[in-house]
Amino acid sequence: MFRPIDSDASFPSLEERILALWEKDNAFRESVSRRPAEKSFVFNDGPPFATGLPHYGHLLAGTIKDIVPRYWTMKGFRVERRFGWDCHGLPIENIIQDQLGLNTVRDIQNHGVGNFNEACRAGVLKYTQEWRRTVSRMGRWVDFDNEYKTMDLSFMESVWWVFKQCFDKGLIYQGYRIQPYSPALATSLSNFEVNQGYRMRQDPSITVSFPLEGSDEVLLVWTTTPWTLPSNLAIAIKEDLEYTLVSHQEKKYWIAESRRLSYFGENDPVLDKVMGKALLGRRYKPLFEYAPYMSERQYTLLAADFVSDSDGTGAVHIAPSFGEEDFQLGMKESLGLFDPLDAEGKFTHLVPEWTSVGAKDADKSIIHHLKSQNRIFKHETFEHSYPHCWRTDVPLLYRAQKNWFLALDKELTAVPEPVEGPAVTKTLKQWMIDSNQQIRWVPEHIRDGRFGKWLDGARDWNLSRNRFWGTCIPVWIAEDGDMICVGSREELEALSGIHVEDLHKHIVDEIVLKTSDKKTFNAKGKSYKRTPEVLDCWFESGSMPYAQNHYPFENREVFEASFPADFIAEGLDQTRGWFYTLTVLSAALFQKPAMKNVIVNGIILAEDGQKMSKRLRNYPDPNELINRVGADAVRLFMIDSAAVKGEELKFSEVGVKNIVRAVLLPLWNSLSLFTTYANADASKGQLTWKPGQDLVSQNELDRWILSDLQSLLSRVKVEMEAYRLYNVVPALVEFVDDLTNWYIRRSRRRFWKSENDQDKNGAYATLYRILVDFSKVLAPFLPFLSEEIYQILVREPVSATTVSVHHCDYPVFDPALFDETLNAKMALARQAVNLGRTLRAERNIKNRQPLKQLIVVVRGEEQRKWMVSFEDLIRDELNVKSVEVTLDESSFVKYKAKANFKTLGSRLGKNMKPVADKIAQLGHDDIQAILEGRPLDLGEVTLTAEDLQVVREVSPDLAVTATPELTVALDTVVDEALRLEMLARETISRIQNLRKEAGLAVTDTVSVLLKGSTPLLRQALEAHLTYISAEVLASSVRFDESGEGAVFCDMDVEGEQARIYVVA
RNA sequence: GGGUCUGUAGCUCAGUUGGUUAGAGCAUCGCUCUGAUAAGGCGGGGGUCGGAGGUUCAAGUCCUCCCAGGCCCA
Repeated sequence: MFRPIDSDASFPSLEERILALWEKDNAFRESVSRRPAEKSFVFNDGPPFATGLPHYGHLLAGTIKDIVPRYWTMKGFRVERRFGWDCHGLPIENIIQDQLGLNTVRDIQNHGVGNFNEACRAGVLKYTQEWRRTVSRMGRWVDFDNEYKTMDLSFMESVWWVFKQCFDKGLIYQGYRIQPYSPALATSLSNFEVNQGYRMRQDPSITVSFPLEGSDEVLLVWTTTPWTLPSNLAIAIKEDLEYTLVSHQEKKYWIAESRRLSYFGENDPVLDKVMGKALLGRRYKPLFEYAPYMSERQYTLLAADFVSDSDGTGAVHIAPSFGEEDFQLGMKESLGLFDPLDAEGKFTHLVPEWTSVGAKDADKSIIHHLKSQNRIFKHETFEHSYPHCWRTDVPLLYRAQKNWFLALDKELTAVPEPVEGPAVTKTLKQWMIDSNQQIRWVPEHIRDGRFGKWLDGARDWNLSRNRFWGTCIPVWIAEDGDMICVGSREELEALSGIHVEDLHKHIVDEIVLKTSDKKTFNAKGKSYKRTPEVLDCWFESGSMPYAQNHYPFENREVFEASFPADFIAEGLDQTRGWFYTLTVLSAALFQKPAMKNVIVNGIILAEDGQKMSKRLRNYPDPNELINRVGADAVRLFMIDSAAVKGEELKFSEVGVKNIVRAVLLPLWNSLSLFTTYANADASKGQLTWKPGQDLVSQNELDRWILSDLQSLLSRVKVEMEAYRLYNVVPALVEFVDDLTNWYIRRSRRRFWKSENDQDKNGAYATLYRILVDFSKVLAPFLPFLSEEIYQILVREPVSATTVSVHHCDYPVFDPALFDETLNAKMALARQAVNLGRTLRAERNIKNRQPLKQLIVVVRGEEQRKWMVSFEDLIRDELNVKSVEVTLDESSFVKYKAKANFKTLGSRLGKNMKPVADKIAQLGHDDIQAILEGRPLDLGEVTLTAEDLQVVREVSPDLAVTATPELTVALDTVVDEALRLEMLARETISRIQNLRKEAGLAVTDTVSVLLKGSTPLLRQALEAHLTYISAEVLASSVRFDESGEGAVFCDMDVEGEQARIYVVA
């Protein structure tokens, strides 16, 4: 009837089988297409770089990206899942540069940009097959065949459209920003590259004197970059810092007072002291005269807050082209820029003395020159950490570079969502901030914390990269600076007459636009050449919602119905990455958020709390681990952790194995129990119930487990709809525990009993239903094991038309099966059993020793009825002859009381403490009186029952224990009849062990021989012979001093001995 | 340096609007049970709740400062 289960489960090989089955059934595609197209749940997948192999971080995000879509699919939604690849940018360019031995930008140009780009195109998808294998092996259902790539023509064309939208709204401008620049590579570097290159180096530290005009005074200025001095345009001082005029060797020097003694002696006379404010605006004599005259304020003293007196002189040399603070001040004061360096960081003819000398290389010679002019006051060397080019090891320059920016302070007008209303005008940044408020973040604090704060402080986005392999900035510029932004291939063709099938740099840079009228595209006017930069590849991933659909060139309805997305999930590091760029672009284009729900996962650390490191080998290889313990276990381990709410996870293989032990094995064994007994009973014709047949059992255990399942269903629904995955797994684990350690354990005999009765059918029907429904609940989390259960229980025996558990509807809460009272009853019964076990353990009375009586004291009439209905269960579970349920506990406990601070605290205030002490002193009778409804006046307050927390004190002489809900007393006297029964049970246990040892099946019949029994043991066995025979399936139990059997053991229980043989 | 998150048992983590024995799982030790289970049950040991102040009748929980770690940004 059911496929026999191998109880030695190998989950990895089971998973491989399921993968093949899914492949054969085309199960993933089916799961999508069988749901209605008009009822969609939109998931957007962030594109990874395929330049490396997937690691645990990807597996975690991938699991989240699988569970949520699977859940909503089972809830009846169509959830398309397209994989995507990030193809452009530095990661692949660097790899190709290494492969081709190209160090510098010039090398690449000499090699040919076309050749270089084609090499990138050919190499970027190198690891996609490995990705596909690992992602699929993890059980993730995602569409690889229909994947999007950021280098696709359609994708790139949509990116152009996005850019042009921004351009037309006036968001795009060209401007300068200080960037780290590698003179050897002739390019600016990303932060990531800069961070790789910090090393200690020695630099000059010089103090230069600047004579102030109209006086015989000089100002001392400290700098560590002499090469920037030819570009000096101003000097910054601090308004509220005190400056001192010192006389030294017949000259007068201005210096910050707090720095005076670092430069001058105590005895050098102080001539004057003023606040910086008094010096502002004074002109000084420049060191060099290379810079053109650009501003009134050139070569004057300016105020700046960034000036500090922690080192130097309290006066800072300003070269706006060569430093972030210099640049900011230069902008504010309109100083202009003066950059006399060429692309390779060498001085141009603008600085004749050092033309063709590299900037840093010129330091020495510049110092020498200044010394000869008598302008160096002090010359030292100092050592500091400084960024170097990660490829060439040359020190980097901080240098103003012309870039393309997206302005965040530009105003946009739109009708805000979600409320309908009049159009409003806000800056782009404000639209971003407001749309962030509409996003549900998990964990919640990201919204106003990390992400919200980042938005508040966001600066204009630098969109351009002076690189090669990327989407080109689609702006063509004429000689006179006039610009044309091109938003499609069609436009490009109209403007140039050239039709292209590729939008990469080496193609479109060849295209020159000629027109005098941008509207008519009259080809007789100026000629426009494309600006050379490519786009930041984050612009492309941020354009993904539009570009994956080739919007607006195709799929207009598809896009409009699927924006904003319902759900995305990525790691915490994407706050500044994808989350941000999605938000910027959707606010720029549509003044909306790009997504409604986001799960942010934390980073995964190795078990030792350190970063996972290939070098340290402090973590197991993902593929190897999956093949050893299975993907289901790895998935559940990761989801059952704070990593699904942005916190870090220490990955431990022990943790994964715990999941196997706590969830997978018990579940598998439940299945095994069910199929084994169902098959056995079916073949004996003792089972009238058939799989698929609905049968409502009136048995209380059955009704309880079904009701318990309903609780689980409502709990899972609440958590899944709030995207709190981390709360789901604990609920699942609890249910597994309820199912295996209570329902099945308590129901065991019902399957085992050989009579064919209604109750047995009810038990099978119930367990079947539980296993089938629970497998559906588990399906998003454990896609493999749940599928196997479904195949065995439903598809194979019932030949269901629904071939996969993942095609089923997710089980919904059924109020008809939910019985809150029953759940409370069962909880109370379990508590009584637990207390009974505690008493046995305390008194060291083993469970096989039957006892006479258990007294259960409950706190109310309703509870008494509940408990009475469970008398049989408790008797059996605790091995007692009778259970008495009563409301009177006076003979077992004495009352003590503690104050209920919750009710008394607000009433009493400062009197709380003394009253609490008085309450602790109350005697048994007082408390009983209050409990019986007679309030006690303490003076400060009148106590009623609700003001007390009753504590039950138990005499150590009695086998009694108590909780607020129950008091339980155990009669521990063992008389001879009880002792005989214990011996019988001990014997049964020995025989069962021998059966196992002999490798017998549960249904095999045996005969039992006993040799050398002591008289009491013999008496015990004879008294309970029928019972023993039934328990161990013995056709005969004989006392035979001569016989022998295949397996035997010697038994000795408290001096009662025998040798037991079991014969098959 | 700034922002943010985290800090509770040996380990991994819960801990409601502040309310009085601070919990669970794992690990460990002892006992126990077992014909579905590689398991299960009961108990013991193990805590300056990162530290210091403050608010309050009452703080793991609220406030301030500090310390340590992670991430992001400088």
